[in-house]
Amino acid sequence: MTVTIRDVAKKAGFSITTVSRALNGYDDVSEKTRVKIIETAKELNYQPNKIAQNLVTKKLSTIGMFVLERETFSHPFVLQIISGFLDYATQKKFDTLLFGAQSLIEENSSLEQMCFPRGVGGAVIMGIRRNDPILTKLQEINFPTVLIDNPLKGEKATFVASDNRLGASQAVEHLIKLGHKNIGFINGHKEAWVSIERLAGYKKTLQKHDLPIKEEYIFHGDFSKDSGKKGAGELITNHPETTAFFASSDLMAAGAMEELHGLGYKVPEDISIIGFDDMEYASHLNPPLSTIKQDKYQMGVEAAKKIIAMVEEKLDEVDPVYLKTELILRKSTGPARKQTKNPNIKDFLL
Amino acid sequence: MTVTIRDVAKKAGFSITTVSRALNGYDDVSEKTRVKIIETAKELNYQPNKIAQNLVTKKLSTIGMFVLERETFSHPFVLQIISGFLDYATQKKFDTLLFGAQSLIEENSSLEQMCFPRGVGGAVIMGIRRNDPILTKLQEINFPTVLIDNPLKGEKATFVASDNRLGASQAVEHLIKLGHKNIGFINGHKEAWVSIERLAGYKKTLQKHDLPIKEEYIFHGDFSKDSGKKGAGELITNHPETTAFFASSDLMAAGAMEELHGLGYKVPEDISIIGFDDMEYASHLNPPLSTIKQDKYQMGVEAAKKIIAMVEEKLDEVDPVYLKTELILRKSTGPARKQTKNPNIKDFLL
DNA sequence: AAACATATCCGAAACGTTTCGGATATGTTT
DNA sequence: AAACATATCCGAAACGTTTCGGATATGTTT
Repeated sequence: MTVTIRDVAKKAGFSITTVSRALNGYDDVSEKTRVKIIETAKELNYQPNKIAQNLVTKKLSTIGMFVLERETFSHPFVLQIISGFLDYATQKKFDTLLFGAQSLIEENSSLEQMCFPRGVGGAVIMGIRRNDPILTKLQEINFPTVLIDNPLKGEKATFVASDNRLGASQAVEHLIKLGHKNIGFINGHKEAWVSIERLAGYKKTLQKHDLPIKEEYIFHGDFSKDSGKKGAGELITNHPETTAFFASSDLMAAGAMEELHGLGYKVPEDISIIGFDDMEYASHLNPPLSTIKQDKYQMGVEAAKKIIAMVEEKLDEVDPVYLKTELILRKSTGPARKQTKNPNIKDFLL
Repeated sequence: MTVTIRDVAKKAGFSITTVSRALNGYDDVSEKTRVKIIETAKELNYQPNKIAQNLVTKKLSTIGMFVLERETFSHPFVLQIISGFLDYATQKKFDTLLFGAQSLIEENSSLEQMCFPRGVGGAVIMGIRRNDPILTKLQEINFPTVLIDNPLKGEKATFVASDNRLGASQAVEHLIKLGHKNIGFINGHKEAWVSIERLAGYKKTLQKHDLPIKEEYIFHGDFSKDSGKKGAGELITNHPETTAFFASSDLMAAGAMEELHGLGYKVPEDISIIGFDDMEYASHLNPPLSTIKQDKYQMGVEAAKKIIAMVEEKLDEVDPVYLKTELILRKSTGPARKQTKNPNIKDFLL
């Protein structure tokens, strides 16, 4: 059915060896026969069978992309990472095989057990949790791996992530410049490494400006909108002196804003809110959300660069990549109000 | 390095033929040797090389997922489709190879030229435009294909989509029940088949209720937020008698709402807005957006079902799939106001 | 002219499987 | 006891490539 190297050999009048060598650019074939072979290959629309090639050469040119947590799939984030990844990988002539959470669970098999039989030479993993047992296994096995948003050190393992400490600093720095002193922090769940990092950035920046770190200003949510609502509600009622919230995701920031509106506070007049991620909807919120942008597309291309370098045995390429974050100013942050306000009282005063 | 069938044959003391037949469940191997072989296979952690298997059996068990338009990648939509697709495909032991827009462009090769050499037996295509030349080619070639949101008929080609006419009907029907008679329609670009379908649903429903179809109430946007703003602005200024807008995407609805707020209109008191898609951010808008939900996850599993059936030569499976849409009621739609309002006048009257 | 070097080509083995067509051993029928 | 049937196993070929180790032809050196 499909045309093989044998067909072009027969048509061109040479051995399959010569056809192979001509097509692969070896120099022990005369120019005349090379052009003849290339011509007839085109004529027959010959496409080398990658499977057969792979079987004999063992050059692995496909990498596996594992999207682990089911909920990760609802995060538009992922798509942009994949987009960046694909662009770089296809340019480098690498294929990418996509695996969902189930693939590992159903066949109760390990990463390598998924990869080896399929000829995939390296893995990119996203949506993994900090305490996932797979992580310790990954360090032991000697398989090229790059994690997204999760630290991993190993002979053939590394990671790419946003510089989450920097991002948190940018957010808090911005609030401090606006005059805020009592800044609440609505963090994500502790299973995420990014939560640890952002917390560190938050604390460091407060210290830098000689502001006290109050554990009671820190709410531990789970990145969901609901936990944003809960966090904002608890913080503002228990600590009415707070004038600004830094949320560890745009989604939690959206929840926080909704809750505060419900309680009668105005954003940013009464309280400022800044998020993290810069999701598309951040600019659709009312008011549009100031936030810290992560360059998701670039995360994808960096991950692709890393994993491809590692598959190609460039072992000096295992340093992790930290991507710069960026402060995006919109309308949800403003100058700190002068004193504690109870919006219910405010209504009567007007 | 990795363990092959030869290793288990040697260890178990049988030929590779017998090992293969034992592992594949043939009945010409005694129970005793079967268990022995299976045991040692487990012991050695033997995983059959799928590449070699594929080479000899020609059973294709990977399918290609093509995400064509670059902008498609910014659409969270896609991720949920992929999620559904992956879940079903891995359950059926199919692999999925992901291709971005570039893959087809860079190598200026056709779909089959991407698929054949990689042993992919079928393709799922999303993000394609109605007039893409690839479509006519797809009808000619005899390769299993399912399109998403784009009609295609062929011996081995079919498609899955939401029932966009139904969705448009549900939206317009809902508005009519609320008493709206002058309903503007902010549609997507004409290159999208869904735009055609939704327009048909819009018109049909108006007719059904003996309401006039006015072409001047129809704005042709491009699914972007900006075109939503533009559409709402033009419609409300040129046709102030309109009391409700149906937008062909949540994003355009968000733009429309923003524009109307800017012009001083209140949603839904002055004007009702209903969207299409039910994106995550729809519920974060202010007011939360009423919309028509598409079941994107299910689109993915239906696409997987179709393509796998086709790859497995079940040729009676080429009927297209239309998925039911669902009316999601939130706060952006309400009863029609009684007469034309100019918000600027209104302010003075209060 | 003989010995050697170089340019150009090719046969066969290999990658790791599956499967066709037997081969052997044992049991069953006559 | 001979002929046959059945259960169980295996050798070799094949899938479509690449590549090792030559082979042949031609040109160059002495």
